[in-house]
Amino acid sequence: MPDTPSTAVNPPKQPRSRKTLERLVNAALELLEAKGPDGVTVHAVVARANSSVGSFYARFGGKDDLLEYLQERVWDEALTRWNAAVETRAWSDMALPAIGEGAVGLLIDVRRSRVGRLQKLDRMSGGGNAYERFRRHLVKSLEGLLLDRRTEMEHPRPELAVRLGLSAVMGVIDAGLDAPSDGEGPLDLSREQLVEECTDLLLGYLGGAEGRGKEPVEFFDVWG
Amino acid sequence: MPDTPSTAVNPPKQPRSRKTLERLVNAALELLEAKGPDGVTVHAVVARANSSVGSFYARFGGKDDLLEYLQERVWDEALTRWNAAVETRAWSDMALPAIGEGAVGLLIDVRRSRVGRLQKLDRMSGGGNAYERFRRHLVKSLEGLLLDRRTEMEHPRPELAVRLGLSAVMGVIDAGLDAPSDGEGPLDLSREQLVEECTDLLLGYLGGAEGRGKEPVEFFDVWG
DNA sequence: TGTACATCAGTGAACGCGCGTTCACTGATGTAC
DNA sequence: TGTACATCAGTGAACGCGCGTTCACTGATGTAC
Repeated sequence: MPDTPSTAVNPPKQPRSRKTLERLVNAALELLEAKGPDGVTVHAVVARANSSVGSFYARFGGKDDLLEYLQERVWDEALTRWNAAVETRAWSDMALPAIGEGAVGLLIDVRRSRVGRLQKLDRMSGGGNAYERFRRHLVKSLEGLLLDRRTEMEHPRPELAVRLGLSAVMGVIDAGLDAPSDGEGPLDLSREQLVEECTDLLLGYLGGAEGRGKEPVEFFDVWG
Repeated sequence: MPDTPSTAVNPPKQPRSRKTLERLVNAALELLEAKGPDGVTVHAVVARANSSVGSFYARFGGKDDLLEYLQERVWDEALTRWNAAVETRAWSDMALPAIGEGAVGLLIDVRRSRVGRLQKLDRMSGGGNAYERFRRHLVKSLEGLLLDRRTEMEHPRPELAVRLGLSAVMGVIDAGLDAPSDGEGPLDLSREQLVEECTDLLLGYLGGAEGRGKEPVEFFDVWG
């Protein structure tokens, strides 16, 4: 999928090396998933990709370049899917409560599917902050949608409230998904329950819950 | 301060080696702070402590034991201070809004002072989860206090609401402190503003904000 | 008080292992004439 | 079509560095008589 040129990779000039590059990248991501950041060594990557160290260094100037390239790939993919998911829905037709519920649903889904990989990638390269940047992007793209309905909010500072409210929702989602069934009380919520609680929380804080309907909203699953 | 025996350390038997151990531990924590997890090598630690590798291995069976010992120390200290801070206040005299505000204040302060170190320690030892465990301890100890006022809550499931509400507050605190002045809008809040917004959020969700007074609460600063 | 001995504490050179990286070499693909 | 050549792609042994760890040794402290 990536025709994106990257400074991190020496571009392949034959289909053969193109495939090798693909195998290397996939192997690295699989190792990251299976063994964590420390499991991604050059030797392990080339072994899993049925390649060789020489081939690796024909593509990448060094391990750092691989990391940079992975960051780009994962980041671009997450961003593309997020934007697609956001644009799928007709926000301008919605009132504040529906927008709130939609935003919460998107955050839950993206958290479930994309965030772990970014976090691990960050941990691999020391100064990585892609996870934090991605979170901020999420907030920013939802901010605009919510603020279009600022007149429906009672909070005196809608900009502040939207940002803090979305951060709050993320905190709930993290807690609700990190500890699914930990023997401590009723924390394993269904997606629907989680959506409902988060939406109540958000709208209650923004101050615009009065007109909240009860029909659940359907989602396209764009997260593979 | 620690008379706590630990399986991780070979107990010193003379004051001299006792001091050496202390220097080693402090050096390790300083390096963690200054250079991050990767900066904490055995050689770097003993150099900074004006000690030697031999002395190190006289105390610890290996680097893992140092990590384990650090975890214990940091964890115990954080826990002690947290418990002291919680017990300082007369919760049983407070109504729900005051308890909520107090809880929020405690979370902000502990986050400011103690959480970073735990996070870095986790990152150092691969499977570390002290940070998450600590967060859960915080929630649990505040849960009880808030649930003593469950009759003042309107939320139909107080146990669930308290837990999610506290997680939400933590999300806000994380966001509010991680990106203090990032050129994007009014996110650099004073402690007082942050307390107020978080308290509003929490009480609004629990459903018990009606009786909320306006006198700010004073804190003992037990966080050094 | 002095001497002998045992244990505790400290030192730093040296070792081995895993990792990232290099390099001399072989094979595949494409182009010129 | 065949041959010569250049470039791309791939291989894996070998190297060097940093790290955790070991070990033979010296010095300090405490105890017995």
